[in-house]
Order: sequence, then structure tokens, then C-alpha cells
Amino acid sequence: MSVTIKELARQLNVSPATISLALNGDSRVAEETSAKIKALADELDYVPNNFGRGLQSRKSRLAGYLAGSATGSFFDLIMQGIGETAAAANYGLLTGITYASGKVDAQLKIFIERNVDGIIISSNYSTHAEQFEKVERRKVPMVFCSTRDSGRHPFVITDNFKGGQLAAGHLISLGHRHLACCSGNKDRLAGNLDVIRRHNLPEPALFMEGKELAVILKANPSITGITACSDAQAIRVKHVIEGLGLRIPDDISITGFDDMWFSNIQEFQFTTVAQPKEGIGQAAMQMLLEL
Amino acid sequence: MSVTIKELARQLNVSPATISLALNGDSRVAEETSAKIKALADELDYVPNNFGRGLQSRKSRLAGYLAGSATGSFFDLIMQGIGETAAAANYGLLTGITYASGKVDAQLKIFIERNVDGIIISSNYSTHAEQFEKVERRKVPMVFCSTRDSGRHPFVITDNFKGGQLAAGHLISLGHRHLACCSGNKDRLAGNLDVIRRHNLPEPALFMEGKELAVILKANPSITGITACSDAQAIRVKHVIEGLGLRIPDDISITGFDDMWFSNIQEFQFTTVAQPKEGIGQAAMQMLLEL
DNA sequence: GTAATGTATTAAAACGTTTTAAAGAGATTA
DNA sequence: TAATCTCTTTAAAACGTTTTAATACATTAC
Repeated sequence: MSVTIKELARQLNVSPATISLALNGDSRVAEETSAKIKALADELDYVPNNFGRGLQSRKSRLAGYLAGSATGSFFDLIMQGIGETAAAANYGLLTGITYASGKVDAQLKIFIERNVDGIIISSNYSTHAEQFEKVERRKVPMVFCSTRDSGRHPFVITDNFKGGQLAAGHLISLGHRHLACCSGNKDRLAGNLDVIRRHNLPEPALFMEGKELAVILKANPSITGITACSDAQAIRVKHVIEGLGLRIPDDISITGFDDMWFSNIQEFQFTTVAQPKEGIGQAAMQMLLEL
Repeated sequence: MSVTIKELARQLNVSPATISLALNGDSRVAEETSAKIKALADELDYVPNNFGRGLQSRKSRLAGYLAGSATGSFFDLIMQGIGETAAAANYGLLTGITYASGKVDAQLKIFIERNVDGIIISSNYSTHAEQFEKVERRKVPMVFCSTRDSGRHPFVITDNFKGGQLAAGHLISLGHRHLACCSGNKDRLAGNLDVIRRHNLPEPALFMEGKELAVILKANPSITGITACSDAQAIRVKHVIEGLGLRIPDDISITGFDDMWFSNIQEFQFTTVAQPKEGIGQAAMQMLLEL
């Protein structure tokens, strides 16, 4: 039973309308009255009731974030970025972790029922096209985040091509001439190849997983640099290499691709291409706010 | 401009009250009428407006989760557990990541303004006692999660003593007789000691960080088992050991303590004491629901 | 045939805010 | 003195739901 506008009005012998106007900084209300009202509101720790307010304004000042998983330290930082930007704009962030895709529907329903003003989605459009169309029909703005979408919605993603360029470029600048590249991400690989070709270096060997890599390394001792396509893979690669009796970074250098918070544990001894995950989240939320 | 109860009422030539009762499964409304109403609601994709509803019921069906950080892969799984349980109960989960403690206040305010029905907190009570007292005064239920609190609130934490017993017990069962134990967590260390003494084994060496450990290991070659007090530390310990020319697990075994999702990457070659983080989150949310 | 009981529906109020149009009080101008 | 203007305040309606007490009608009991 918290204090309401009516209560303030009663205590100050003034109408509820005046209270509302004053607290919203409307210039029509006299300086003196306004000051009195704000003082009392402060004293009684008045907090506007979002139900009443929302009913009128049709805005919940709530955003939803739908992610497949909270773990893997990828989405979490993105979420942190989103949350930060949301909070700065006085928005609450409703999160839906749908590690099982059967829950997408349920989560979206929860979002809709709470009248979220917009939704950020880190999940493929196509996988849940039907559900997302339902959201569209309700005219709830959506922004896709670190996923490409149907083309109808704004989205924010990492520039993987550039990331690939950075990774290969780093190894080349260390003096490596012959590389092995993970072919797991098309754009990153394209970035790798672009730089390698610009430097007129030999075509890199391509691999997908550890076993394959071991074979390649044995057959091509000239390979001294490896671009993994995630940090998790970099760790596996490191293990394979050590298993072959080679040392890092003396014999071979590795680059990862920033998907984990722990890649800055220096003991891992590999360089990673940073993804500005918080920045991605911030950008996504900013976009949403502008809709 | 979505469809409202009034619209349904208009189309069916029935009063809004009847619609409300029918959709809430009140037994007073006739079977036939109820069926008709539900059918139309379905067809028009009616979703009750939470503002109107909340205004009346004073319930938002929203819970808040306040955590210091989304990263480190500790809170994220807890959050997942909370979110899962919340969703199952048709609750939305509002998350506040306050990596900078200056934001605790702002986040709590956002929660309060959205009329959350309860808050789960993974943060020390004492650090923000003043803010939490404000929440208490508003009679918003709080549950503390993986943190001990003032004593006035329910809380859920891992049984660290038992975890310590498990870690030391595991090493002993592998045949290790002389251990080094991390003294970073009081309860876990007590668990370690308890098991060691029960087995009448020599007192373990205590350490806090890597450098210290290196000295200890050089001085005590009989030490072959190490209990680290987190997985992150286990990795650092591993690096120290390898730096001394010892091999894992041939020469020395390590146990970690589950704080990261990646401890199941088998290349790390250490055993970790699992914390049921999702379970912790689920339990916390369950508690909150019961308040 | 009247009264008591039961069933299905509804009118109206309430929840807390914002907004619009109007009212009231002075001051200024015609 | 009346008409106009400015400045401040307010009454009332609206937003969408739930709930309470009332109503209308049919059935059963006496």
C-alpha cells in the first residue's frame, strides 16, 4: 500500500492533476507549488505506479532480450551491454533464456503480456519465423543481435570478415608465412584468405577440427600459425599441438576468436580477436530505443 | 491497438465482466458461453493487458534478479535456473547487472517502479544494506542467492563444507596422501581438513596463490594432490605445475571448484566439484514464489 | 400460489496515472 | 466598466482489467 498521487494531493490540498503535472516537469505549474510537491514526494518516497502510468501511456519502459543460452560467456556480455544501456534510459530488461527452443513461444508470450516496448533477439529468424511474425503483427519493434535476420528488421553483428583479416594479419606480422585456418566461419575465413593473398603467401591449409589438424601439421611442417575460429577451439588446438610435442608460442602461434571472457587469462598464451560484445549489446539497445 | 475485453464483449453481445470471468475459468459462467468466449479470444489472439490487470491485482508477475556481473559463467547459470522456474510459473524475469556497485540503487529503483513481486539478490547484504532496507520497507520479498545475508531473509547457497569434503575425498581415493589446499574459502578448506583428518593423513600445506604454491611444492615433493578453490585457480595452478616440469595427472592431480562452464573441456584434465548452479537458481526462484 | 433457492449475467466501482478542456483569478487593455 | 489576456489550477474522462453486489429468470419446496 504505497503512497499514491492522490495521497500527495490530499496532504497538499491540491488536485491530483497538479501533482502529476508537477512531477513530470510541466511548465504550467507554478514554481512554488512544484517545489512543494517535489519535496513531499521525496520525503514520502513516492514512486509512480507503472500500472496506472502504463495504462495511460501504453508504454511499459520494459525491453525483452531473447537468447538461446546464458552460458558460453558470449551472450552474457551482450546482455550486460543491453542492460546497461537500458538502465541508463530507465528501461527494465526482461530476459528470456530459451536453451530449449520449445520455450521461445512461451517467453515471447511472457514478453507480450508484460507489454514490452521492444525485443532484442539473439536467435535466428528462420528457426522461429512463425513466432516472430506473431510479434510483428503486434507491432512490437524487434532488433536482431549477432544474428542476421529476414531483412525486414534492424540487426547488429560483428564484422567477421574484418575479424578474419585481423587474425591472419596478426600472425603474418609475427613473421609467419604458412598458416592453417579454421574453415568454421565463412566470413572469417574469407578475411583470413584476403590478407594472406594480399601478402602473396601460400594458400593456407583448412581444417575443421583437432584430429584433422594433427594430420595437416605432420604433413606440413612449414605451418607455424593457426587461426582458430573460437577461443574454445583455440584451446583444443593448443592441446593438439602440445600433444605433437610442439611448443607455444615458440614453435607455433595461435589466434582465437573472442567468445569467452577467460581468453585474457594469460596462461593460455594465444591472441584473440576481441569482439566488442558489450558494445554490440549497447548498439542493439540503442537501436531499439530509437524505434 | 490490440484487442481488449471490451471488444470481445461487444462482438459477443455480452458484458465485459462475463468475459473476464470466463477467461479466468470462473465456474459461475455457463459452459456454453464460456466456450464461445474462449473461442473468440483465441481467434482474435487476445492477450490480457497487464497494466489493467496489475492495477487491479497489484501483482506484476515480474521478478527481479540483481547480480554483480553476468560474466565469469557463475551467475549466468544461476540466472538460467531462475529464469526457467520463473517462466514455468508464468513470471517474467527482470535482470539487473550491476557490475559497478553504484548502479545497485538505480536497478532496484527500476525494479520497484515496475512493481516486481519479488527480488532475488546475488550480492552481499552488508555492502548495500541501506538500499536493501528501502526495499524491505516496501515489503517486496527478497531471497538471497549464493550469498549469506543479514539473517532476516531466506537464502540459498552451495554447501561449501561438503564441497571441500568431496574435493579432498576424491584426491584421497586416487591414492594421494599429502595434499596442498587453497585456503581461499573457509568452509571449503574446513571440508578438506575434515576428510584429511578422518583418514589420519598429514596436515596439508595451505596456499593462496600460484607463486606461494611453487615454493611449497619445491619444498615438499611428497605433495601430489592439490585442491584449488575455483576452476580459474585450477588453471593457474596447472600452469605453475607445468612450469615446474611436472605432469598432470601423472605427477600431480588437481581439483577445481565449479565456477565456470568450461571446466568440462576435457583438455584441462582436472576434476571439479560440481555446483548445481541451475538448481540453486531454481531453488531461489521457488522460494520467492512461495513468499 | 407464494416463498425460498439456485443459476447465469451484469452494472458499477475501483485500481493510479495522464491528458484535455475548462474554470478561476488577476492583470492589462480598450 | 467591460473585454481580453495570462497564469495557475482542476474536474472529468480515459486507459483495461477484476470484483462485488445486484438483477433477472427458472426451479424447487411448501
